[in-house]
Amino acid sequence: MELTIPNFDIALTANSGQCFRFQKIDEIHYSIIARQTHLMIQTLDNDRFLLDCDEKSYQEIWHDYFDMDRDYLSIMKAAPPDDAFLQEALRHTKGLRILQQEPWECLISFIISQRKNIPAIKGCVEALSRRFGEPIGDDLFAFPTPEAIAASSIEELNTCSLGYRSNYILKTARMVASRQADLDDFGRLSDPELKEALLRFPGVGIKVADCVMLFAYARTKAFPRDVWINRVIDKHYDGQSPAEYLGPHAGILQQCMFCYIRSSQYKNTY
DNA sequence: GTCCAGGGTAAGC
DNA sequence: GCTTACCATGGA
Repeated sequence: MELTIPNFDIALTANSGQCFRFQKIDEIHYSIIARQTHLMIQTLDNDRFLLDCDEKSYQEIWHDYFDMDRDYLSIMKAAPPDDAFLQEALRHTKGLRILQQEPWECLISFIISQRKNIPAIKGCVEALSRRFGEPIGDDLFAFPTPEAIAASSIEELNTCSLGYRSNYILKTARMVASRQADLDDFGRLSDPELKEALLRFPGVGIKVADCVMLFAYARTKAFPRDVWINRVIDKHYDGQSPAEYLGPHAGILQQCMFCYIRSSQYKNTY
């Protein structure tokens, strides 16, 4: 089906380090696997795209995944106008969207992310999917269920280059598979309650919890601080986190700054 | 070969 | 409460 997606830079979003199974095929085709489903997107022009799914699948999965109900233009307009670095970041990251990922996959992906770069994280997520996930097409595998990982072992998980994270992932999977923790119920919690609940998983600290809140539960105030954002805070905010003054969409603005400081366009002049 | 990566944990203070 | 050593692995 054909679809207009306003404010969507597909390359920028796919490489923004928020999701790890959004892959470039060629100049106009991108492949996504999410919620046990594969999607191919073809770029038609600036904001028009061709999705190889039907209306039902779009409404059930991809409408929310692409965060279609959010008005990004008004969020950018509401950003503090006198913040020179932020405004520069926003100019260079037009079209960046925050995807609404599945909590379980997002949780495991960001437990993996600690002390790894983005290509390495992608490799681990892909290896996990191939090893434990259900086949969903031609050489395509869904992200494994909590039950599939809970039924595995440290030794099997170690074949996915997870290092010391294998133990965290196995324990977390057992907590979810046993219903000791219900990730769907987490959606009803307030921001502080959700953060506290996420911090109970082994391998989840403040930063990973913030990533899951922002990228899976649409808590746009969550402001993940990784090594790159800490550099931004040191260089441009005098060591003080701007999270509070950036307001209810601080997390979205954070993602723009993250992408900008990592880009070749960043000149370190502000 | 060296440095770094979307950090977390536990021990020590 | 705040430091610090340590944790496995692969990419650059």
